[in-house]
Amino acid sequence: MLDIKTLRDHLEAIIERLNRRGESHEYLRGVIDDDTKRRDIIQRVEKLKAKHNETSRAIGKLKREGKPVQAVLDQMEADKDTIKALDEARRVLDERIEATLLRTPNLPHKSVPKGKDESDNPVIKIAGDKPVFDFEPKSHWELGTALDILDFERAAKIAASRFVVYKGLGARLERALINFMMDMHVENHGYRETLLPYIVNRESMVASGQFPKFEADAFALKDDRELYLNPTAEVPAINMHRDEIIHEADLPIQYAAFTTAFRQEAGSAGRDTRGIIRLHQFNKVELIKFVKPDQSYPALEAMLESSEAILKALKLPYRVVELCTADLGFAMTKTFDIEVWVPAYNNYREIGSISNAEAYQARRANIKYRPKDGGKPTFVHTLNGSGLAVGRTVVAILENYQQKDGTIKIPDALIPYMRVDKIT
RNA sequence: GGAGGAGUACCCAAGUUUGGCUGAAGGGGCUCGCCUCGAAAGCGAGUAGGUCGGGGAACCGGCGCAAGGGUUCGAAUCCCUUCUCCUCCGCCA
Repeated sequence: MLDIKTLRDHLEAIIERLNRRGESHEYLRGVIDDDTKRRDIIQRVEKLKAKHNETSRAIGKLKREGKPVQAVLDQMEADKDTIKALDEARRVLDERIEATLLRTPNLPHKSVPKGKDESDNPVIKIAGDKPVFDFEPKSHWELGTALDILDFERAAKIAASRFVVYKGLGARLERALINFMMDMHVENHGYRETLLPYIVNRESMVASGQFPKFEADAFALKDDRELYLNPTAEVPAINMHRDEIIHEADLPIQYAAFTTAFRQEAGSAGRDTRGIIRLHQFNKVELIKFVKPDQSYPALEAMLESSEAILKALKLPYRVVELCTADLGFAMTKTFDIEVWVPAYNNYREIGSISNAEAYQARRANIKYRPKDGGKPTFVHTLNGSGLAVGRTVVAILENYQQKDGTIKIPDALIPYMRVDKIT
């Protein structure tokens, strides 16, 4: 959420910056109008309340002294109704302002390139060598089906389309990757291992920025507590510290979290219908940081390196792009996507996304830290990144490590976890 | 599922029986000093509190004691609803 005071003071600049995302944010002028009315009402009603409180205290005093109070009581009736009416008017304005701000995205960082769609995302790094095949490489769904490690038909029977059953060494590969990634981040990169609930409540979804705008993407449980399946570990992880004031000495807080993520993929009905690139359920190792504001950009760089380290260790070719203003996520100021080479697409595909939300989520979730020098509690900055999407890493391994005979070589770094060196 | 108990500021914890002078005692914490090679402990001094509105600031005021409603001139304290945690019983991976 944007800070209303900042919005008040820099309305034009903020609208201009938000408009780089490609949608109009002129409606924010209405928020400022409401805010002006709201503050006017606050001043009036608070004056009345102050008077009312003062009179009440006087009554207490009179009673203690044994003096009559009836005359004073009669005077107070009139103001009560005015106070009630003003409070109600304020409540309406508060709600309207909040509803609008909750649907307003984060301000892109100054450095984010302006663009019209994802084709404008600049490539900032290319790493690793693409495999050279002396045969026609197969897609991961062809390989996986032939090796009987991926089973789409049975998954559809059990659940629906866009699910998969992993079998045999395919299932083990998924599990090996989860362990490999978690170990790397916990042992080498200083993250604390967490295992989080896969079900989250509405407040959590609002705080991290999924709701109210993207409700259609979530799986809602049929339960009167308004619960949802976890769409990304970012949601439960950020909400670990909702409504908390953190000691400065405890920052930065860094969590690594493996979760299974569930998404409706509401806006992607016809895309990536084959294979395991886009499923309703997928596994992901996520990195989350809570940092002091002046640390968030260095922390973003470090997080990107931690994610890249996985691909480097697995010797998978990838590139890093920076998301332009049009492609930038709702809650984020700046995002790097890591894209892995996928031979079947003859292209790079997203395998991870590393973002800084600055104070946007912290403000929604009310997460602050208390500065050691005695300053006011201040919103932390939050970051989150994939480290990495596990299913898409399986795709990359199957396709990049495929052999002419249809078997899959296991990357050296993963052999201790797989305990075999190939999938046959 | 049944029966009890409890939620007070960054943390712990008084206050709830008897509604008012309670922004809410007291600790811890935090800051500084002494001590020490340095630290810890100990001792001494100091500090404040969350949030919103007004103000350049000092400061003034509103809200606020799990959340939401109610009674009252006045609620941490009385009433109602909800949530969470703890204990015991039952059931269960």
